[in-house]
Amino acid sequence: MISPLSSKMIRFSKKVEYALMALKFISASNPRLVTAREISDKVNIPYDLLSKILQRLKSEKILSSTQGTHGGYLLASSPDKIFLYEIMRAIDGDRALTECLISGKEGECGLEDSCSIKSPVTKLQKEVEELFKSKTISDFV
Amino acid sequence: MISPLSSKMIRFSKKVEYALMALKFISASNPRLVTAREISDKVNIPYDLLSKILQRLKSEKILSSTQGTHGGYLLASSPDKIFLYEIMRAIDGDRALTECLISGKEGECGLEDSCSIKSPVTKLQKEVEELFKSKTISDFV
DNA sequence: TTGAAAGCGGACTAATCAAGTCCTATTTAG
DNA sequence: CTAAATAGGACTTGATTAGTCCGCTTTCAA
Repeated sequence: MISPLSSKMIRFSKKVEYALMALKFISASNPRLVTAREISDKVNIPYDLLSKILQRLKSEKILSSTQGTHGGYLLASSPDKIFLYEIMRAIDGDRALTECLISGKEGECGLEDSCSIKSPVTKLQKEVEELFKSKTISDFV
Repeated sequence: MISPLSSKMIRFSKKVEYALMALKFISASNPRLVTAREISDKVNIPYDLLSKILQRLKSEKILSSTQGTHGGYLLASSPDKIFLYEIMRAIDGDRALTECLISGKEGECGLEDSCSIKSPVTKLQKEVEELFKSKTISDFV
């Protein structure tokens, strides 16, 4: 929150952090409908930013929402069916250890064929993904 | 290299990418002394940047160097003893999934005790670290 | 039927950081 | 003593993240 000179790589974005905290809160409040305002207050996340995050999670079918006066959010499925990998993907988009491993962006490296580390990094990438696919919201309780 | 609008999180920094390529090159040239210039040319890495990286790897005892006219770099130990984790640490410094998991920066979050996800993220952090500790330069050949 | 409370969402700003550059030592072989 | 190499500080730039602002739509209830 205050954190000035942060560190490096292999980090959750703040958005993902916030998403995890919010999802945990929503999960814990189940089956009550929870508003962005409430989460923002209780968990101490900037309201506008949180709103965007929740909307994103909604549009990616991780949350369901109801609009209007007594609206709010609910988990769209049970906590043990919501995978960290999907959350990260929903919020930060496709990601990989290197640019060239993201599908659709393969041609942009310049090294490509001559790239000496592509194949081993691909393997590592898979392992990292597996790790994130193995975690669900219920692991964060 | 060209890569304009890149993606997100869970990425190697370019520096780490370059380090891996350079280390692989040096490893493959063993026991010949290799210069930064040669690596820069052959592997297509900006010379100045590469120099810094190699110097860093040297100061972290991953490489050994000799200065002067016929100077250059060598692996400081055998490829299977040089761990990815150490390389990343040498170049990007301490890193973790969240700010608050980096030792010495624990107090900067503002949530801290009330933080709802710290303990599960800590566990995940360990798993990621294990993954990076399990890889060595020899895996990148 | 209207106003307040909620979600929806685009556009913008500010701060941070990675990537890359530049410049000047220092070391050493020939 | 000069050229080729490592060593390393300081700086610039551009991209990306984090956060803000503003207006719209939906829904409920007085």
